[in-house]
Amino acid sequence: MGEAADRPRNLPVQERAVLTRDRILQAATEVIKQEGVSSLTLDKVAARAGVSKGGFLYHFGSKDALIIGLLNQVMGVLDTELNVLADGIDARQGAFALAYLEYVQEPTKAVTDTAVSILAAAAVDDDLLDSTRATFQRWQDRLRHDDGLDETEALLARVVGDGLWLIDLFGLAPPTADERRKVLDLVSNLITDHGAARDLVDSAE
Amino acid sequence: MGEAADRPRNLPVQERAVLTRDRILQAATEVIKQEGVSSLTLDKVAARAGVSKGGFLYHFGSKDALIIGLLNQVMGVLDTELNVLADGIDARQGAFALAYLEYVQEPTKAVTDTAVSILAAAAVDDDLLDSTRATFQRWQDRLRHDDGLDETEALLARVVGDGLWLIDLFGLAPPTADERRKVLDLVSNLITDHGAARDLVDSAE
DNA sequence: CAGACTTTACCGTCCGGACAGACGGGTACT
DNA sequence: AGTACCCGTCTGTCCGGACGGTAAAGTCTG
Repeated sequence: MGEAADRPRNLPVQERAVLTRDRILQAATEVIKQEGVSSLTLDKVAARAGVSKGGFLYHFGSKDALIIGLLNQVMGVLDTELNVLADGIDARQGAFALAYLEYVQEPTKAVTDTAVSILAAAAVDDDLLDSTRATFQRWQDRLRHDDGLDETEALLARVVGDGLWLIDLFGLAPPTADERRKVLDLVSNLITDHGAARDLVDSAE
Repeated sequence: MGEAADRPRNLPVQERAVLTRDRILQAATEVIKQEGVSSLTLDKVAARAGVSKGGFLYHFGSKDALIIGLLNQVMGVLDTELNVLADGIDARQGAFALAYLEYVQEPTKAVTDTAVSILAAAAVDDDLLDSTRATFQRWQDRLRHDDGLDETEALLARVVGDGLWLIDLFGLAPPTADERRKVLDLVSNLITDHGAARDLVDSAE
């Protein structure tokens, strides 16, 4: 249901509306961060956003719509940050892969905090992750085809990046900053120094 | 609440009890697998396990206790399978790391399916992941200290393994079997061929 | 009988969503 | 200009029912 509740609305006239919508989004983020996903209720979010429950439901037709909105917001931020980073990297090849790795080194606070909402989404209903999956797919494609990298190397970068990110998210014995940096450097060098990776791969067959 | 509801109980006498407990665990697994985490309710699990709700609550004092039980079960299986694999690997060093990578290549169906319950746990309450975190910490320590590997290489193996695993869990644009094998081989070779990794690391400083 | 195990019956709460308007700026018509 | 009307936005209230958990009364076994 409610798949149309996402576009920024067609009205540049009234900007009250979009503001309220953002307030709700932020309120939801705060609730999740402070009280956990389990206490993410319509009432609580509405109250915190300074809006009535009805007002809330005007902007997000359902709780699922809210979660999708949350997810899209986070992924949007992540996507642009990644792109900015990639543009700033001066490399003939693998710029996006390097950006991926670099980002993981010090991810934006805002994103890592909010990203827990992914859990919420996944827990409620698997379908909610659809647009998130699409984003990852786009990254994956870009890494694989447009980054001038060997496919295996590209995938390695992604797996390492995602692995680190997800380990952090769940707090699954995350490595120290130093360890993390070393691993990231190792992979970066592997990617940059194309010959080394080739050798390794070749020696496998 | 209910933190004592986990130990296998002190009674080797009656085995009906432990059977029921296992039936409940399995019922819960099936419910999650078939209907998603959001419909994991006491009633449903109890019904499926062929037990009344009261009976259920005798074995698991609360829903949280059930989730923790689920988590412990999965992690237990995973832990032993990993150990078996590591024992079967003939390598002077890095046996556990290689086992880690090998396991990810073709994880046991039972585990990957059930492991989604991790999401449930995390979504409901962050604390429930505590024992899971402890397990990962043990693996991490073993990788770092007892596996005869360079620390960075060890961490790389873990990150890649976990990354792949978590990507699968969430279905975040998972790589094909072929791609996955290539990446895993790449990392395995990196670990086995100590010199190559060393060079890469050294060239970074 | 004792104690592990299981049932039946019940409760209070919480929560997502529906609904029936109110407010108020913009627009059209006179 | 003034009036009437529309519609986007938002309010407050209400409800149905699902859900987690309790309590007390059995039942079976040793």
